[in-house]
Amino acid sequence: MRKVRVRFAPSPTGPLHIGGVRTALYNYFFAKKHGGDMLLRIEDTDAARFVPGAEEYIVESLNWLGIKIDEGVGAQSVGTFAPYHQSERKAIYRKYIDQLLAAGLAYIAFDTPADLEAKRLEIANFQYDATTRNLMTNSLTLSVDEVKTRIKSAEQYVVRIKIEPNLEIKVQDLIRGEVIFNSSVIDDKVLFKSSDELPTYHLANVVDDYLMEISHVIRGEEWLPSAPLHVLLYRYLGWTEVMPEFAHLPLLLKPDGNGKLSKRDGDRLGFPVFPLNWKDPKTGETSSGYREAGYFPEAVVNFLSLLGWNSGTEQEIFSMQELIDQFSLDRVSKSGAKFDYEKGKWFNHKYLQSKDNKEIATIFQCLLGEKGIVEDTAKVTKIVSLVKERANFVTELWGQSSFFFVAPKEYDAKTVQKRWKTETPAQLMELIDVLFAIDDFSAENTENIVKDWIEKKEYNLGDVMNAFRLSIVGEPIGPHMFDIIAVLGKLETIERIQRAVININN
RNA sequence: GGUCCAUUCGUCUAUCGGUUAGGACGCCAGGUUUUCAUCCUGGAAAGAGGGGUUCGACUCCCCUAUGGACUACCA
Repeated sequence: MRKVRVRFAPSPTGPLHIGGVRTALYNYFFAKKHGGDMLLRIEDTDAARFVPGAEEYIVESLNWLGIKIDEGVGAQSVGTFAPYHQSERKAIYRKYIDQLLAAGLAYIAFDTPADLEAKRLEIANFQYDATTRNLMTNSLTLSVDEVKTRIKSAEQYVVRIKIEPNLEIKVQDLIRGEVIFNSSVIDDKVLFKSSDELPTYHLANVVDDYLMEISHVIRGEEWLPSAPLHVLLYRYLGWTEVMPEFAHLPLLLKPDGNGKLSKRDGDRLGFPVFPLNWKDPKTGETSSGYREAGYFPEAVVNFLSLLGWNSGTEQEIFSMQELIDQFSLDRVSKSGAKFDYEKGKWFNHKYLQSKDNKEIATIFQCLLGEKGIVEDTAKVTKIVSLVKERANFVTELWGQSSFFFVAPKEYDAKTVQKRWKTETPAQLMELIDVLFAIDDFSAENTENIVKDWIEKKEYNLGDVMNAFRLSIVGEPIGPHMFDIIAVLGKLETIERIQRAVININN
């Protein structure tokens, strides 16, 4: 088997879509599993759709996710097949266009967009192919001299592939098996346009994959219909022997209804469809990303990996290395996968629980800083350890722990009604005395003493504790009470109880 | 319209001719608990339809239906 070399070849037309992320991931797993290379090539053959910043966004996204590029754009060392931007490879493509032209496997066409539009109106289901090309304005219908003069007078033209009709073209797909197409259904695709001296995707990707010695083309299912064209191109160029193997991945579908997951679905349903936040430089429109939404890259990687692939075991949580070790194209499913955001949250929850408290505390400190709260790492770490199990995201930690940092300003009305009884103030005043007398304010010690007191006085445990919680937290939420007051300290605890007794009237 | 791809619980999926069709998310119930969560236990929940092939089909074949992708001088 030849050296595995795969490429991720996005177009810099905007932020990297989450479906693209999964494609990149599968390419990466496959490459690393087989000790191969992962290349990043930028397919910028359409200047009109170029969006500034998109390329940087793509590189940063892959970086964030932990996908390491071995070669090409964003790689440590550039690589031997540079350049990796298609816009910088004009001369290379021109050479192969000329080869195709000389061999009579492609031809020059002068039809303007308006001409084509007219033809489509004139002929139902018009397709530029063997049955119609002799009706058009091209080097097959014009004399050699006429073609020459037109080119000389700077008339715009395109080069089209001359598809031989009625051939059976077999595409071997690693996921779907053999897929057979009849060449007659393929149109004479534009390979090159004189207007910008650039090829279109079809020619460029074949030429580059060949020159860059790509062994496997792993891409989305939307490319399956054009795969026979690519196979034909390899044949026309004489590269059949080294043609890469193909694998067409199932699509990522929208959670409700059907169809490809799109940017709009994210906006509509309230979840990100991009790895990172993005602001469109032209429209100023912003899109949210997983990173900023509080996701760990490992969780996103894990979640996405299982949308269309499974290990065959009942394992759900996978590290990047496990994914690489266990990945196999023949365990990729054939049908599209609906995007289940709820499960995505669960993955993040799992990763949050398994993370080191101190590491989470560091991230949480940044969020606290934005609120003007500065606390030392040890204390924040302790708080994180107490509340993280009830959160899916670091960003949810504040909602679970704000009372550690800020005393309650008001008390949840429903809880007051339910838990604040006539005897409560007196009991809490007693509690203050009990707590005041304690020197060792550790959770274990305060719990023993307070519970002994409740028992001795024959108070109702629930009554006292719930009122206690209301005084300290202001709401019926939070971890073990004695853990909370151990963090708050004696003084703050007593002050909060006093304040509650003064302020709560029921 | 044409071509191609697909079709197991609501969702992601296991099953590669013989299983009580398994797991996970979500949902529901119960338990733990001073609250809310977490957690634990349990539950409901699936082979699109019709023909074949076979002793036996979720699994193989065909048809139908449904869904999707593609059908640009975009990728």
